[in-house]
Amino acid sequence: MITLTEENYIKTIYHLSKHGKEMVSTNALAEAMSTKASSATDMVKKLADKSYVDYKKYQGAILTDAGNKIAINVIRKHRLWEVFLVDKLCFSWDEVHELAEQLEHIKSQKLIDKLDAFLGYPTHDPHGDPIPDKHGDFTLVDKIMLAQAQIGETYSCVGVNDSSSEFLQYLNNNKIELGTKIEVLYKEVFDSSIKIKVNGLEMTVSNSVAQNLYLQKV
Amino acid sequence: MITLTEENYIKTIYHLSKHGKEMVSTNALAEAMSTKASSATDMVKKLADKSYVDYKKYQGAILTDAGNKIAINVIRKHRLWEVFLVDKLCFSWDEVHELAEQLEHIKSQKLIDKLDAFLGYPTHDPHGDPIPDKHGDFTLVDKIMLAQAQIGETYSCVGVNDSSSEFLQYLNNNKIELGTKIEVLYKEVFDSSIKIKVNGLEMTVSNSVAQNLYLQKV
DNA sequence: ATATCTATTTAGATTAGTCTAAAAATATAT
DNA sequence: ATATATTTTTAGACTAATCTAAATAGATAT
Repeated sequence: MITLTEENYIKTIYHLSKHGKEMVSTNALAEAMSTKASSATDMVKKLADKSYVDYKKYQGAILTDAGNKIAINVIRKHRLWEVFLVDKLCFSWDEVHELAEQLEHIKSQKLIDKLDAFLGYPTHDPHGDPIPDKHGDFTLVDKIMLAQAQIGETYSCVGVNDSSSEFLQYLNNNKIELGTKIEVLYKEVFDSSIKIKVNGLEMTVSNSVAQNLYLQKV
Repeated sequence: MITLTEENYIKTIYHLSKHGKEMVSTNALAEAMSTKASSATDMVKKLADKSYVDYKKYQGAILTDAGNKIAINVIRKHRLWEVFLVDKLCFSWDEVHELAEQLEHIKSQKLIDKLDAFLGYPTHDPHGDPIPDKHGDFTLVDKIMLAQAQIGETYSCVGVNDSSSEFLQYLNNNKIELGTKIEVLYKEVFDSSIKIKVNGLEMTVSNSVAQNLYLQKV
């Protein structure tokens, strides 16, 4: 049996390793889990004992196929619950992450499959992230960060990197949501801020914003 | 902060004390929690420290107002999730108890109020039990057990005592659900079994069944 | 009223997850 | 290449919830 804490560590290793392909250091893991490196080391050893990660002392950990499967299933649950909260219970996209962190640990394959059907088999969550299907398959959108966008081009907003409520509320305040069209007007060399046109209005966004907003060419 | 385990003990004390009005012995509590008496003693002491129960050594424990409020809120969440699972996700009434045991611990007042609204403010769960409103208020139906029913009278099924999937599946197999009309024909003195007429068909139910089916006069 | 039985509590140990502080390995700098 | 700094691991301790086994309180029976 897998514990809630183990599940959270596995999910975090998955995210830190860029979809399970890179080694994750215990320090990075501890940082992401808001805990101490010694705790992360202990947990990584435990996960290695259970064959969810491959772990080499001083080198870091990487998910095994079994660990990857668990991570993807937790992510599937997280994102389906987010769709439920937004589409059915009328939460706004900046409120659902913390709630989904709780709901993602409910154990029942049948529940999640029925929820999937009830929601109409959605392919993306409210932040534009893809939802793995019941076999764990999903396609990553071919997206770029606003910071990498070309001047003069027009893009469509397809996702966010940071899904903190602070960032999402910033986007709300500026009427930017998934599907919003963004024209890139000018990049300031000094502070890497970017002037864009959104909904017919010109505005300037900081580099932090530009690093966290994903776009796709239209 | 209240832990998941504490919440479960409080809920069980509530049920064992008949809506919070009787002392509960540590042995009864341990039995209901599938644990040992020593564990129940430890937990009851801890709950007393936190002022969720009043506890006298060798006498048992009873919920305080604060404990009662927590119990009722957990029950509200449990029953609302059961309605969601049956009404929206098409689970049958015998499948939802274990799932609701998990979902009832999700912490968010806003979530449960929005779920309540989404479900249309239901007053009863799929087993006929009343759902406390957001102030904790609910009315107990004036119900009797089939075992106490009068011969010759016709009743309507309004609830179950045992909501195990075994018992609910027995009812499914015999086409008995909430609202089903039941005419009481004869009580056997020898084994306390009861002959009833349901959906035009006569059948005999054991005393165990008669002790777990709640009826109301029509 | 005393012995016996049962219910309850206490004492001490165990596990999961965490922590601090110290030790060891690796990386960096001169 | 050696010293220094950083990262990672180890050792030992702590808390929550549990257990077993022993001790104690209360109930029951003669």
